[in-house]
Amino acid sequence: TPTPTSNSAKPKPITSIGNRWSDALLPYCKSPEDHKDSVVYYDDQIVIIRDYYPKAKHHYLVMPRRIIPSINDLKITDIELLEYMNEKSISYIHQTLKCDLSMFMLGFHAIPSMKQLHMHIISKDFDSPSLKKKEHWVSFTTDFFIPYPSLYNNLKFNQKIIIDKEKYLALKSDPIKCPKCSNVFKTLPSVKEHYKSC
DNA sequence: GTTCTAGAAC
DNA sequence: GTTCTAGAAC
Repeated sequence: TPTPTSNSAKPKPITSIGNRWSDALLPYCKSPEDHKDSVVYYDDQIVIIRDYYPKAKHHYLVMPRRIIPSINDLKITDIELLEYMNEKSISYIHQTLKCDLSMFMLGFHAIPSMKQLHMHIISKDFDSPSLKKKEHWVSFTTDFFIPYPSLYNNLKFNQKIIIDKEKYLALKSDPIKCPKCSNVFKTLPSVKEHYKSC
């Protein structure tokens, strides 16, 4: 049996503290001018980018320029920033996309994966090859998706965001449902195909 | 967040 | 045999 040689070592793993993938949105906020391929709008307060793995035909992320790690870090003093994010999103849909607001959802994931507060602007077709896991479906078609007005009212009423994490985690083990007719499906491809004509 | 892939489900 | 899901990734 040949003995291992010095060049048989495995590739060096990523060992830095924290998960670098979860920081991937930060550069867009820090220097939007350097990412004009993804950035579709920016000003002093916010950035709007195309989602790199769109879960529908139209999918954008709206983020503050200032670092706010997640919805759980929102303060009551951020209420005007939220209003601004909503206003600019609606303007983008109307003026740039020239689409009807009713074909979109604006909102936040109850338990986001990526750092930096981001509001989704997503069309309701959910027709995209990047939507490939049950978790994706759940995150946009159930209460896991918190519409802008709900998050706004949560912050305004409670002076901070209050999230029942257990409730949202439990959604992942519910059966796959069509959000229009509530019929249950066994697989993700089957519900996606059904949804197109429901 | 995604990729990869083993093995379950069909 | 092929489709599909779900968990590890150091």
